[in-house]
Amino acid sequence: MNEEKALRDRGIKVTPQRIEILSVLKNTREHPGVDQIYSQVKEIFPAISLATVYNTVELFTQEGLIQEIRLARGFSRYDGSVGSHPHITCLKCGKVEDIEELKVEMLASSVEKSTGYEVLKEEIMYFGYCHECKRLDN
Amino acid sequence: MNEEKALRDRGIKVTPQRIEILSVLKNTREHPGVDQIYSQVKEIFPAISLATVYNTVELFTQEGLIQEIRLARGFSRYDGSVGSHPHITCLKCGKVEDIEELKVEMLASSVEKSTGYEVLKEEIMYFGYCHECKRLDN
DNA sequence: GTGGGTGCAAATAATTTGCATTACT
DNA sequence: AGTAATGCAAATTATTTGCACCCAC
Repeated sequence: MNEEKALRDRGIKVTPQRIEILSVLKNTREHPGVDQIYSQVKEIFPAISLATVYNTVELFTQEGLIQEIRLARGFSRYDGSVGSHPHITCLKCGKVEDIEELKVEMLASSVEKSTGYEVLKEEIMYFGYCHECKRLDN
Repeated sequence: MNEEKALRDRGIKVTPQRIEILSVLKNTREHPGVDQIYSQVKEIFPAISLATVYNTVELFTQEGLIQEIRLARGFSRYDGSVGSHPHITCLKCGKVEDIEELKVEMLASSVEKSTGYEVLKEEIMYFGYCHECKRLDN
């Protein structure tokens, strides 16, 4: 869509690789990791390097274009939807899903009041077994 | 106190290193990382190795004796208080605190209902600036 | 034209693992 | 005695960085 505009609006230099990485993230609900982004972008830019993907998702995260979801130690995934919302991940199949239904807006201000912190960011993550994986026993 | 009993009750082999590591975690509110646990235990067992600390906190986490708090990529801290409760960390000084006041028990069951997952674990983490660090401008 | 981005390979850093030795039950 | 834990050092793995070349502005 307008990934190029999103970059230009923030004064980020526009490159085809960046447009493609942003596009991948904006057009999936899969919450891909760096490897998955890399594989997908590679189909269009076979020469792209993993380092570029790492650098780019880091830049986009700083700029608030995407958000990082930190799963188990040593593995992050990325979400093109940037509003703060909880996530849930299946401990068996590894899938990550958004939880739209859970309203948590009021929690942050309650936290500010009770802790005296200025709150900038929240991460609400649930871990369990998804419907599919529950069915297959365990 | 009764760290030895806590280990024995779970059928975990009791060693002085394990008692000491558990004791460190049960007697602080600092949410120390592996390095901090290592330094502190080293005062009593100068020969202890980092690997032992890593292995032990992993074991204790599995056994539910402590809980892991995953901060930025590549850094975990540990909490001797094992009930599920939110945490808040200061982006400037790195301190981690418990948020006792925030009641989140009802959220998990609401998540189970809306997602169809069987929820086993939750992580609720806030990031911001603590009272101290806010005062020093920036 | 110039500064910043990309691709490559080497470097980093937290964590883990293999193995010989030592300690718990 | 037998099994499992410890300490050490080497291995692992996600991520990062240095650098030469190329591209967007």
